[in-house]
Amino acid sequence: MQIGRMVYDQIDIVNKLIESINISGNSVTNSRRRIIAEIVRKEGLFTSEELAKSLPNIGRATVYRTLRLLYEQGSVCRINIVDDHSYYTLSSSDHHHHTVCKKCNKIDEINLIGLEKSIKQFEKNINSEILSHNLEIYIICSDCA
Amino acid sequence: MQIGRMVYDQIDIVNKLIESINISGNSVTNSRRRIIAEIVRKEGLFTSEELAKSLPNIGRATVYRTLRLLYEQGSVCRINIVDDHSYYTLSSSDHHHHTVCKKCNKIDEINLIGLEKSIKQFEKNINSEILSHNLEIYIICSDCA
DNA sequence: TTGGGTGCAAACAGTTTGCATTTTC
DNA sequence: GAAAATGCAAACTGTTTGCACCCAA
Repeated sequence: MQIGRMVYDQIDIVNKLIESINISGNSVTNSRRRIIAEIVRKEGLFTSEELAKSLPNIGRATVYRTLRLLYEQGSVCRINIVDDHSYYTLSSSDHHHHTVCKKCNKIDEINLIGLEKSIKQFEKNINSEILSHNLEIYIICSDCA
Repeated sequence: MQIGRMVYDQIDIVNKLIESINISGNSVTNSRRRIIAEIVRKEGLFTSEELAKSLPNIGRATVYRTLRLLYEQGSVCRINIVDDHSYYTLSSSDHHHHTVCKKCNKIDEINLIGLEKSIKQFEKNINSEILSHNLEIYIICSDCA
């Protein structure tokens, strides 16, 4: 069931993000609404550039500023993959890790349950609070092998 | 026991890296020798910029080109940390993971033994060869807490 | 109505490229 | 002597900033 190109639960996410901007004391502007809608529509990893390109009527600076705002609020998270781009995803989506094919650069999302346990264990051993973590596994994918 | 500021086993590493340039069919030049010596002297993570700065008489381009050569040869590896810089280390140094303090950006090397096991297990489950992996844990370090 | 947000253009940082000169093999 | 590497400067890419105008609260 869709409204335009957006399904109901996507609209919920959009509303939640807009609400969080409001709560944090920032203005809910038209540009921000549109940027958020676009992020939700993407449904996965995206780069700042891709986002900016799919919103040609919004200034690049505004896209970058909004992305930073969402990042600082924790609405969006950054993933670092060794190919000179920062990727973003919605924080609301489940936490997961990534495989990156060194040949074709295809990125897949995976879930290493064992890791979460190791990290919890590690947190007990050090005297610092863990905020988040980031794991990429570099592979040659089955298509490229 | 040191020669200049360099100990014997560092000299071995330098020679090994120079040799690998030779073997791969590239020329062993003076600039490359000096860049390699500097990398070995650094003994840990460094950025391209730091490296270039500590070798002011060598052109930036040469530093970047040599770093890329070493990376492509596998002599050096890139570590991605979400702070807008690419970090490098010698591949010969033990594999380890990193904690990054979100406040002061201090980076520490750690070793999550459990993770290595999870990754090995994961490799069995997927149909792809794992080349390497990258883990950063974001924390608030004890100094900043 | 006023302070934050926008959009443009200019600035910036890190990196790469073109090219004449130098070095290695 | 030919091919590869260097160093400079210019180009390029992704991102940020300054500033006049605009709009949400």
